[in-house]
Amino acid sequence: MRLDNMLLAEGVSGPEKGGGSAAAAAAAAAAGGAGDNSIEHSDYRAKLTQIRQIYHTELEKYEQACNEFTTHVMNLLREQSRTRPISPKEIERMVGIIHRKFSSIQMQLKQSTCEAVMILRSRFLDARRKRRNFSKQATEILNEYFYSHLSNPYPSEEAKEELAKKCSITVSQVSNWFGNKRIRYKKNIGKFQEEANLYAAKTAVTAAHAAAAAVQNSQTNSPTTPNSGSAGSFSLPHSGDMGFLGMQSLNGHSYQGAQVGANVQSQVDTLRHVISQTAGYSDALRGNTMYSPHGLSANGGWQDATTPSSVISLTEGPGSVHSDTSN
DNA sequence: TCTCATGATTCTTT
DNA sequence: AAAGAATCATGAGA
Repeated sequence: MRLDNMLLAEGVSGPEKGGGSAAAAAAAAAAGGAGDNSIEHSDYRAKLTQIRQIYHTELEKYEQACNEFTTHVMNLLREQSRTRPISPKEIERMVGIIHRKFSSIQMQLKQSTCEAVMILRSRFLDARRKRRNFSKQATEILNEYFYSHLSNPYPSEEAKEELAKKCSITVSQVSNWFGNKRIRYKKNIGKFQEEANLYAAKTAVTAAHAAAAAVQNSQTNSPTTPNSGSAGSFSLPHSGDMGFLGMQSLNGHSYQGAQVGANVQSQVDTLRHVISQTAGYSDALRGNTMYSPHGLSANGGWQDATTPSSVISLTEGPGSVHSDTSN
């Protein structure tokens, strides 16, 4: 049932010719979001049509074979009925068995077709192929958040949603961005130092304004200059427990082959062949979990000792211990 | 066209 | 399941 729905949605199992390709086009457009480059899509459509044709041909063959076999068995039974009594129930049972057998084969055909479509999609509609840099404004907003939460740069689900809205991107893009940012920042703090200072200063000014507006009265105690230089508040996984530095056994990535029950004779092979010809991702046929945009969320520990030494904390003191900036 | 930046995906670790 | 790490693929500037 699920397979049926999917094939229908992909325009594979829809009505023949004409309507079918329209459905395929719709599927392509839907999958690609804003279909801007029609070249790739037309290519995609062509391949999809190819798959679709094979699917229909094979399906027809199966149906025909099923009918032929049924009549054959019926004839046999009829012949036997001359020598022994055969109840209509028995005939019915036989027909049922045959149909079940054939439908299970059809099932496998459908499954293989689904796999083929998935691979095709992953090949042609891979988002990486259409990567666009975020707008400057969006990057600004994200950076602002990141550097003002440097001690714990793990936005909550709500925060992500808000950021996503502000930046006109999706929540998972926000998650990706933070994932990338954290790792890249950690890897090379020096490189980001300047950026960190910039944004820290920015947020400091904002915070100062906000504070000034809120407090109003107390003008007496001048809050020690928010960020004197080093903005990076969190410490690297330095020395101590070697962190990510060591331990990296070089294991050739071994794709464990989880054969996806697709040994349905040559029909399936034909489909595979089409894919291997068109996409060249034959490997992907083996692992069938594909394209699951896992959204990241929640917070873990940015560093084990999450000393909440807020980035621009107004408290002076030994908060910024190691500011070993090279300048 | 070379190189670096960057968004996305995949695999590994926790 | 989420975060980290590695990697891929493209964008963009030199």
